[in-house]
Amino acid sequence: MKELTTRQQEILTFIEHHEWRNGYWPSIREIQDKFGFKSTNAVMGHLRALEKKEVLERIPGQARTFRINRPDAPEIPSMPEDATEVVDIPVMGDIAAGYPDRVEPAGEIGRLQIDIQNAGFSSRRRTFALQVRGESMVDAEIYDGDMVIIEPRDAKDGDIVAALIDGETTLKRYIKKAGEPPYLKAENKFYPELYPISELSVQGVAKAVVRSL
Amino acid sequence: MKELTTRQQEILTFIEHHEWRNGYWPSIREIQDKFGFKSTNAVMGHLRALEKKEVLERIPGQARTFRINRPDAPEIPSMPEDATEVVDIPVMGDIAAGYPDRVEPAGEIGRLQIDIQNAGFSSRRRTFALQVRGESMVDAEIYDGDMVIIEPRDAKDGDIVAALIDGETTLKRYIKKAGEPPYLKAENKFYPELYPISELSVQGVAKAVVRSL
DNA sequence: CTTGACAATGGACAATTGTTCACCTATATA
DNA sequence: TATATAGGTGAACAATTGTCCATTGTCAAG
Repeated sequence: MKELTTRQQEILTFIEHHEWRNGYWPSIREIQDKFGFKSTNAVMGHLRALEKKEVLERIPGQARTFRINRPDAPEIPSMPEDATEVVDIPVMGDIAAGYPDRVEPAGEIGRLQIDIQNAGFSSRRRTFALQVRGESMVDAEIYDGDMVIIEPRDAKDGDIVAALIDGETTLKRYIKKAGEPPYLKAENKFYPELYPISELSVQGVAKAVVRSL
Repeated sequence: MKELTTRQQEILTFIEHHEWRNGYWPSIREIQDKFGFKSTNAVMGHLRALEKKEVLERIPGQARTFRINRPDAPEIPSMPEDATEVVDIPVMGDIAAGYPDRVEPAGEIGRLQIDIQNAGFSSRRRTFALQVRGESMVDAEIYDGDMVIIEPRDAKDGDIVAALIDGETTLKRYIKKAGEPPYLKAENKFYPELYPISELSVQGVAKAVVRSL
């Protein structure tokens, strides 16, 4: 998608914020006033540009009817005070050694907020999300690009875990049979990799998957 | 608060749901059309009553500017200028026939809150989640029990949509080739079902999948 | 130098949309 | 019986609002 110009971004932001604050969309003349334009057509030009770039939709001829489209993702959000039931978790592209005792902000590529009850999380304290790379878990229906919610705790046999292998965090199935040492297994029948592990390398257990379509 | 009459409740419900699924408020004449009134004044009377009972507010003279007061409903957290936009969306177990004209609160089985930017949603209010039943979308990596985030809007070729088939909401792939009527397709090679559709039966487009592990 | 984008002015016009007045029919209530 | 409230028709009017025309200027790319 094409980039927005500064002015176009300003207009778009105002429209969004106006709707947020007031509960309804602005009229063309309200936008005009906000920016001090002396003609409504200044606004029209920007709206046409925004429509052409497909970040915005309108119903021709109808008042205050906008629709905003943004697949892009800027800015790291902060948690609203009153959102009690919501987990606010960092999304890690990779988790460096030392986590969870020491968070590496460099690994954080975004934040994700999900309701605890519906996702079945027990604790919100050190939960984080991990963006999946590769196809090692496709047989568990987890695909490249998915975000996996991880809860740091001991793994049981059969859990999907985030584990540190060669300094990189990967997603694997944790297998622990009675009387045997535990190991990790990739869930992809074409690459049936097995990894021996030390307990310490397991970062946590996967609790949920989130995928944008 | 005074009780609403049946008619007033119907009007209020329509206004709310029009906004919810379209993203903007209805005009007086759109309300008139929906109820088959032969005069806009019929609507005006109801609006005055609703304003007097303080369930509704309007900006005099301005088009499509409503504000609805619902002490019972979960309030949308008011957003300071730079705060995060968290989506608060109903999770529907099923969306009964007749939706969106008539919401079935019974269909709501929970609520889900996800940060807009990280999930790529465009508008918070109209969005809802749908719990998947069955295996009709397994080839699109969507499985029984998953929650799918739906955004009501027109579908493009290739979109995964929530559609009304035989009074039940199902998830299907929307196919629309130039010069041909659109149809729906189940994404399961073992059940390659095809469905003809009317535009009206498409509830919205799937934007994300959330799965608890 | 020309071309195309972006940004904006100024004015006019037409469609959408809210508002109001007069009037009608019920139904319940004091 | 009066009288208020809810619900509605019909038509006209006015304000809001979207749209379009012609024009100006800047700036970067070809």
